[in-house]
Amino acid sequence: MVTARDVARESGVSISTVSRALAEPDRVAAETRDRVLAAATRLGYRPNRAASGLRAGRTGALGLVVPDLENPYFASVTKGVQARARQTGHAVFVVDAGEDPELETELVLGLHAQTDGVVLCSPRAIEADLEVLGSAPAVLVNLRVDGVPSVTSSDIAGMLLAAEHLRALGHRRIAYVGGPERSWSDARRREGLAIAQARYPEIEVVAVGSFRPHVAGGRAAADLVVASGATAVLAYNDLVAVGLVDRLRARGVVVPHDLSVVGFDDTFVATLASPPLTTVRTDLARLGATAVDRLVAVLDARRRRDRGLAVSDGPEASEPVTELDVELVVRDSTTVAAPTPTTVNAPQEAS
Amino acid sequence: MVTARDVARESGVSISTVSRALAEPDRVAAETRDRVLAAATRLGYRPNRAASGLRAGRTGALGLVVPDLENPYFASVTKGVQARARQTGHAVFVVDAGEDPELETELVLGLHAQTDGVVLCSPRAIEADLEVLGSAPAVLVNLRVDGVPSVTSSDIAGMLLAAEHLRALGHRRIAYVGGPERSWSDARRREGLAIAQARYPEIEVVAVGSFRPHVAGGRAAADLVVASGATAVLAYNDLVAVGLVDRLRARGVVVPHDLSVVGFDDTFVATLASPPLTTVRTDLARLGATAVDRLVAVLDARRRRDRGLAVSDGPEASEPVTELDVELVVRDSTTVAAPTPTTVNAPQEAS
DNA sequence: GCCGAGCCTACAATCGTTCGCAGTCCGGCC
DNA sequence: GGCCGGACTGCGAACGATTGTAGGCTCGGC
Repeated sequence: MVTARDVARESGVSISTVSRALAEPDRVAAETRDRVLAAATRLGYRPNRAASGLRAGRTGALGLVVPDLENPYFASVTKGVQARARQTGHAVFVVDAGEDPELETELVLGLHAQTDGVVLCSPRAIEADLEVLGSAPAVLVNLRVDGVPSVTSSDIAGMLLAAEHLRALGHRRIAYVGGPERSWSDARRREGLAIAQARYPEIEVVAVGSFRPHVAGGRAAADLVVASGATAVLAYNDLVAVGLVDRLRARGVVVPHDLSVVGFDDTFVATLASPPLTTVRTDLARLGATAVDRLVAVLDARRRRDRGLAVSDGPEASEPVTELDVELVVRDSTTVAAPTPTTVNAPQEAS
Repeated sequence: MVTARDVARESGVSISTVSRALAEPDRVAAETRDRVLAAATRLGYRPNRAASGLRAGRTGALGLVVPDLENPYFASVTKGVQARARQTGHAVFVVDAGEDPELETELVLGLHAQTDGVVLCSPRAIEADLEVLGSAPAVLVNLRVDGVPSVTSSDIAGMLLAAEHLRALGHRRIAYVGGPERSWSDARRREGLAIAQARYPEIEVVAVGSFRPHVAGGRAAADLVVASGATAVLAYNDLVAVGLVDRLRARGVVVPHDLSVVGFDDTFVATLASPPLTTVRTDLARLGATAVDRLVAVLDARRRRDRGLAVSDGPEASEPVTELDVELVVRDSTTVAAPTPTTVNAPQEAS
């Protein structure tokens, strides 16, 4: 392995100068710097991260915990996180907690020991997480815990948009296929529905239960949706919506003619589905990138504070939670309500 | 941060004993060990990875380079890699190279400086990669380069299975929608088709070109497939197949009635599609896990060699490439060829 | 009762980098 | 011409863990 010592010998300077030439270019004479840099590239020198991390007290690595990498939602977030982290000079440890709370806690602890900070995408709001986080740098995605910065999408506004869209199409009885019971996002989405319900007395939202946020969950919910007599259904996310559509088709219910379906998140499966799903879009890569930005801001603030400098009032203090806006994407899975306003019988012909 | 020194003071032993109690439990007296371990857990001690990595010459981290995290194929592989790595005591840096060869090279170099080894999923066979790998530990996935261990799925056998399936259903003219031009997998899949063609003279395989391995690629290929007059089509992967089905439907071609479609990989989109896709299955998580196993074997061998011990003839020497077997999964996107053996006119009615 | 063997544990060097401190050199100014 | 200051570079001490080696203790055998 080629070390700073080799570069130093090659360019006729000391190790310290090599280090400075790379880290603080303007503190070394231009001529010397060029010589060092030339030698470094010639030898293919790469600073040993372990050594610099040890000495400088920072590893240059971030951690990312997600519940399921195969879920397109988290795949996109992960992509955004690692892309942004690369720009800020960090590498990202990615771990899949498999929706196992205990494993997740263990992983977060393990990551804190070998990273500068952690981005945590936890599907549910558990108090145990709070103490896990302790004072170690962390940013939450789609979760809110006092004292910990977080980044979320505007679930409430998103659900409101979706509900208004259905109302405008003439739907009056709308089913909601909920996500996991302890899910923070699900709670927020229900909140959005409650607001819609209050604002538009003419519509009626019926929640048909809590389901796993996967295709299987949507399939399982289909019968209940049909039984609810609704003319439109809002799904917790796109995967659930796809499962719904699939099972509905098998039952002879045609989407959107017999039943309008709205997804959430606008992952790529929304465009794959047939019909393509009307859904609520968030820029997931940006969600991940923003989480990294927040985390890096926290790290910088810490570093400044440790050096005794005054901590300028950055965004980490002024705004604990960053909320990304959403957008309704209308595709083919929603249409006007059937001619008869209260068409309670239409879906039942398939039961 | 709690260090080994703290644990040592707490349990009344020296730092070295703390280190040994954790790393080589049987080299320290049972009573002492328990005392140390108790203190360690009580204080929440986590060895500083940077420090131990620096001293021991290993970082405990692996690197994974994939071309696109949002592609379900690589999402599954990634999941397998990080799960297995966790079992072997490693953390995984995941980077998305975005199908950019130069970036990929840069990333691999960067990873080698901060990991013990790298798992490289590169879509195309480029010679430049070869020298990049140098002598640093690496394992390739779905790629073959002399001197570098690799793990692949049996593309050739898989394509053969798929072709035989279609032949058995009475199809005689079969189109192939190819993947990227420089793709190693694509070359292998074409190889499988060539074998099928040679073995079964009655069938005729027509390649309709090279497409991006995404839904868009499949959509773009649909017209050519129809024009080819084939009664069945093999797609480079499931995403392409989904794109095909989608565009075909828009053109009025009904799958599988008018045209049978076969995917590849059996990612979850295969089950999402309508109709669900007949496809060739590989256990992708196992693919990733196997890659980690191979990499860890290489690392162990190196470590032994560095200590002057004899290198036992492990699998890393005996078998340079590990090939995972595949399986044909028959779903609803394939059916018997239309009654008229050469039904060249059926698809054209839609053009 | 003395000596040797073995088992444990402490000491100390070391990994490669960063960074405070000090030293050197040169130019400018009085 | 001498002194001061600024710019640049080298020295050396950390960072926290691992690990070879040496020393101390205990116990058994003669």
